[in-house]
Amino acid sequence: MNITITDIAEKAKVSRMTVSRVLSGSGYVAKETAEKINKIMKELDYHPNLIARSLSSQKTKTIGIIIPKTEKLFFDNYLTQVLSGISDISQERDYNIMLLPVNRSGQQKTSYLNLIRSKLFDGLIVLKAQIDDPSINELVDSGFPSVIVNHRKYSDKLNFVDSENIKGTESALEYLYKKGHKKVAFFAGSLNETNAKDRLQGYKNSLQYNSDYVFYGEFNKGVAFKEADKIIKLKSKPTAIFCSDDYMALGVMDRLKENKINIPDDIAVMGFDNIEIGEFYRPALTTVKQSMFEIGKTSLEALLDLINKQKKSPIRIMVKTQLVIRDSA
Amino acid sequence: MNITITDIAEKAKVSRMTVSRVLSGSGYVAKETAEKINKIMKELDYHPNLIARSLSSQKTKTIGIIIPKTEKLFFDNYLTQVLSGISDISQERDYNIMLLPVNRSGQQKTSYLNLIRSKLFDGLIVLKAQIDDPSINELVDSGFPSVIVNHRKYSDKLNFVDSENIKGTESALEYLYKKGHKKVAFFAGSLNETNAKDRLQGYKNSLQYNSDYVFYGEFNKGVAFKEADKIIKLKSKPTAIFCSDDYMALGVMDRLKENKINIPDDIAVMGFDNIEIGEFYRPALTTVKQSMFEIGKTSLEALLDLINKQKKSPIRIMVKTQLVIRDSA
DNA sequence: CTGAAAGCGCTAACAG
DNA sequence: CTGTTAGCGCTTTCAG
Repeated sequence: MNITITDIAEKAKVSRMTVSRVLSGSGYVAKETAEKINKIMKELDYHPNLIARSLSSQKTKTIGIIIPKTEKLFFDNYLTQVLSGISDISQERDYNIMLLPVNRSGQQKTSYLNLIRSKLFDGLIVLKAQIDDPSINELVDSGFPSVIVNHRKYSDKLNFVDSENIKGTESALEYLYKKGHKKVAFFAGSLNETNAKDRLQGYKNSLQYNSDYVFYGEFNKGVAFKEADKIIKLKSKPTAIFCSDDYMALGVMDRLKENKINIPDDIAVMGFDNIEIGEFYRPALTTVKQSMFEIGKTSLEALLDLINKQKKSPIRIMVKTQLVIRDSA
Repeated sequence: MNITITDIAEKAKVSRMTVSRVLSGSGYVAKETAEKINKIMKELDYHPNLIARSLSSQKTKTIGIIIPKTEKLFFDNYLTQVLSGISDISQERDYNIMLLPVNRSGQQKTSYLNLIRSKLFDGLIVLKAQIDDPSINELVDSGFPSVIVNHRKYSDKLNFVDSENIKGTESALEYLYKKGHKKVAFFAGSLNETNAKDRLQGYKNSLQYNSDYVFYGEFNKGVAFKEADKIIKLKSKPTAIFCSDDYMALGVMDRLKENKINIPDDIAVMGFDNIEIGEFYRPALTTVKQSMFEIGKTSLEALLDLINKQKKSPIRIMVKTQLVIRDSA
């Protein structure tokens, strides 16, 4: 059998409550008693049963991270960086994190209520949320502590951390403009995410905006690779292509290279995100950096503030972006 | 208040036990009763409290993954790939995973006993374990279900999944030999990991083995970058450098390039692992691929077999490696 | 096929 | 400063 608080209490000839108090470090315990109890705990090599503690205290010190269910989860550099930030703070603040891959495709209503009711988590962070996902409203309405990452929506209680996608995109197009690119095609990402929409908005705000030059894709290299043809085959070719994320830019560049189109001389290419391989790809990718690592940190910090009632909903944080100029544009 | 099993039982006019039975799907329940209960659960939007369940059943359906505590956790492509494999299987088999960054440096004895006793996990997987880490013996002796990844040790009960590091390295050196490289420097990784030792053994087994050509580093790009000088400044220069992992190879190549040394013509460079950016780096990295994704999958599968008593300790699995020839050698 | 009793190990709230 | 009482929500075991 495992050693429990009762064993310690018996051996120390005190009540279990007293043991519990030294465990939590709160409440008054005589110094001598505490020392005796601590000694016995060490002797018996006691370690508390956290499940029991959670059941009783209604706190688990663990945060659930909701992510889309995909194979090869960690091959996504965006996720990976946000998670690194989250993990840094969780270590610092002594929380555990649990990844929760959730199937958001099929039309089976996903609901986060089961996660909330499971009592496994003190709070939830949602990554890669989709616009108008009803389960998000449900989550927000439940009042359960939660933060939505890279998702911008000004509802009453929704807490979010997002990048300045509009401004970031605008600055990219301005940069291209100054470089002499007046005809810039815009390759949109998955428009069921607010950041894809915002980036498109950034393009619409730019001097180069031309509705004929808007193409629709997904945040996905393979899809971009295929769809790139539509841009390449344009009669009036653009001199630059702005891609809504770096993976798309990579796909587009692969396709351009296959077609012996020189980057950036024939067509310049820009991305958004600043994923790791952008630096190593040839030509090295010019892009708009969003600090995914910072976003991860910020989102968990905000969530913990919420949980510990140091702040109230709605928390709304916008994180700056930054131009990273390399060789592709 | 939250809806509990008691609410359901009352409304259905049965005992809580009957509700519990339909919840678990085991034991006999009359079809009608079950239907009634199911209906009421839906009506009330009932979701079980998993903490309570775990306390009672002594099972949590979650696996702890022990990893070294570092900043920017997920920037390590090796970890990332192994974790992807683990996560794939966890989704398939309906288990949760929890990452447990553990500080293994300082001389404070780390112990996994607290993790075991916390009752939070049904099993543990250890990544990046160190040779002769006493806490590993403790873990193994405890009899708690566990699997150690990329760690080869034939003790009575230790379960491991490892790559064929010796053979892999041998084949790399054989390849270099055939390419005409008779003078090959070997750059060793962190020798407190069994796989670093094994790779060194592979070099020792090779035709090119020369103790003057062995250099010691860590599995770390920055360290390799600095240490590379020692190799570069050698009077009798090698024609190739075998690095014990890809990050080291990247560091070495950066340094060589700084010194205007042509890769592979002046000095060829090989790595081990096949991390993602190796393909995009210029010159593209020639390396020994270990299937980290597969290793992740295999290790969780083995652990679940252990937990569900489908297999017994010791489980010992060696995974094949494969030469990936690109441009750097 | 269903129920009663007991308990998993801990903490909150109150009393002293 | 310490103890008592009660209970978190579920499952196991045994009985019927």
